[in-house]
Amino acid sequence: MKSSFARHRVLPRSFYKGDPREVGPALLNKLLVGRGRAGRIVEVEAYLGTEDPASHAYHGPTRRNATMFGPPGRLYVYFTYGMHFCANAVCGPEGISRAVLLRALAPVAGIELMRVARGPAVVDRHLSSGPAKLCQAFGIGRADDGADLVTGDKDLVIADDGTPPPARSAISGRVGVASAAEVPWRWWVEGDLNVSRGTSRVAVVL
DNA sequence: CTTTGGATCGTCT
DNA sequence: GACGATCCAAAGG
Repeated sequence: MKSSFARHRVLPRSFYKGDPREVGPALLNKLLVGRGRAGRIVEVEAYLGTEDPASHAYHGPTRRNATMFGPPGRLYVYFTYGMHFCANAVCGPEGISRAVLLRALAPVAGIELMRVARGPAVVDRHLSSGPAKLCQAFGIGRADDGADLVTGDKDLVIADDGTPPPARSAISGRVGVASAAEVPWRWWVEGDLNVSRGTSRVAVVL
């Protein structure tokens, strides 16, 4: 297991320092690796913190969103709808609370572990085809808020295996947000079967 | 203190 | 396509 990821390069902190509208699409086709599992990032959304009505950080720092105001390259994990966790890669600069929501992964390794975490009735293409599903598949929860994706202190990193982002990413408005839903800050790998709902509608292709 | 509604998912129709 | 589950952070009084 470990040897098969030997040539993977963990993304450096500098990767996360920019605007999430650039970091987000750049994360497509990168790998979330850890806990004996790996998944290719195939869908993301950008959130612009205090400047974004749809962001949890829009009204300023709170206990819940504190991680987003911290340094880039960490994982902001939040609890929602009474039962789900979702995970974001925090972007820079520090204090502006910008982040990229990880919305879907294509399972690459550790699929048996994901099946155990997600349940026996779940087909492979839905093991991590949503922001809460991928957290469940990786066992990501409350304790992982603030995990460092560069040092891997919680056994979670994002790595590059040499696969570039798609030349043509599909784009749409963000899913499930009540405000600023029209801004086109959602990107996914066109045609990937693990992408979450809503790919048939909007979808501009660059 | 109380109220409100959520960056979702699975099930049912 | 619609809806219920189920908790809690944040806003308002």
